[in-house]
This record gives sequence, C-alpha cells and structure tokens, in this order.
Amino acid sequence: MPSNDRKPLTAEALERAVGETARMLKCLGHPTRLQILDLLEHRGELTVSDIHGELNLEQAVASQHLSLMRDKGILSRRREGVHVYYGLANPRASKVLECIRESAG
Amino acid sequence: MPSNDRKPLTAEALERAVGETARMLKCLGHPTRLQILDLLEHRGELTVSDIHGELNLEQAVASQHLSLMRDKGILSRRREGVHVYYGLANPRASKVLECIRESAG
DNA sequence: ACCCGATATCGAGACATATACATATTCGTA
DNA sequence: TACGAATATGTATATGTCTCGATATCGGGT
Repeated sequence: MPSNDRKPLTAEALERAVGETARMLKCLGHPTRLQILDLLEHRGELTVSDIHGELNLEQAVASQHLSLMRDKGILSRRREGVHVYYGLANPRASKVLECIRESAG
Repeated sequence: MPSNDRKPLTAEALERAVGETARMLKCLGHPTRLQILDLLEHRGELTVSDIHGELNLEQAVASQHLSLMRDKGILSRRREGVHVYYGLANPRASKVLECIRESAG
C-alpha cells in the first residue's frame, strides 16, 4: 500500500501551507530552539531569564532565539512588568515535539 | 493549565533526540523538500525524473534534495534498473506532514 | 565496447544563519 | 529623573545553504 487516504492539497493551498510550514520547521530545526520548546511544553510560560538560566544560554542568545520563534508564530509573548513571558502559541509546534519524544523513548 | 502530562526527557535522551530531530526538521524546513514529501505521501515511491517532472525542478536539483533527505533518514532509496525510486522511510516525517494539512484545511 | 537515458556529483557565486560581544531599550522603583 | 534589572538590538566574523550549470557515473540495450 503505497499511499494514504487523504486528498492532495490544491496547488494554492499547498503553496501557502508549505511556505509557512517550511519557515516554521526551519526555525525548529535547531537544537537550542527545540530545547526551549521542550522546556516551554513542560513548564508553561517562562521568562527570558528563566530560559537563559535553565539552558545555560547567554541572555542575548536566549532572547534572539525566542524572538525568532515568535516571529514565525511558534511562540507567544506577554509582558508583565519588567518580565516577558514566552509560551507556546502554535499547536503544530507541539505536534512536532510529539515526534521527538516518540523516537526518544 | 500551563503544561501537559508527559515527563520531561532525561538530559541525555533529549540531547540525542534533539540533535537527530533538529537535523531532520532543518532538512524538512524547505518548501521544495516539503513538496517532494507531500508528493511521495500521496503517490508512494517515485523516481527522480517523476519528481523532477511533477515539480518543475531541474534534474540535478531534484536529485540533490532527494539525497539530502535520504541522508537524514527521511527517505528510502531503491534501485530498479536504471531508475531509482525514493519513498518515505520515516513515520515521523509523515507526522510533520499531518501538521501541514491540518492547518491548510 | 558503445551509446543513451537516468541519476549523481562538483564548483562557484549569492545569500542566509549562528555566535559572541557590546550596547541600547524598557520598566519599576527610589 | 536617575538607577538597576530584564530584555532587546546591532555589528562583525565565520560558517552553512541554495541554486545553477557543467560534468561525471551508472545500467541497459544494441
């Protein structure tokens, strides 16, 4: 059985979805960003310094990665006083994490 | 509800899984490669020239993308005479495709 | 052995990304 | 308004990736 039972997308839908998804996957294709994602999945919203502390990243590096993921629609951002909380914004990103865990046993 | 019910991975398991998965996601994070993946999901194994024809890619470009995905363990490769058939080798890649279709309606 | 179609590899130029460090901005508070 | 902690941005260098065109290899038929 070579295939599955879903219909292919229309060309336009594919193009839209493919473009957006490719950008997202490309962004997720980085060890540090996957670690951040994993952390956020388990702990919920975290501040930049939480993440920078947990993962031993330079503050600037943490901030850069978080910004990137936010730009791609992967993370949400919420300011509370002097702190900025990042959290998962996209259920699709969580699905990708599922794949990781499955293969990691 | 900030989180989910799974336990975090151990550091070593995460590192392994994260490394491997990051490489795979990075590879999938390219519009052309996603298109190829979509095609293979719906049509099963295809030759290089099938793909090069369907997607209007230069033959060399198609071959390069296919090789890349094979190196990452995403695709399988089978020679039959002068033709080479590529197909999906990794169920995780299919999961990623699910995410695309969900959001594409 | 030779040819031809199918596939793979190579090299170059353009372009994007990673990393690190310095510096800037923002916000609460004194 | 001036300070300090939290966050963000800028710049430079190194490294990687994309694309394209040219060329090489591989396998089957004659």
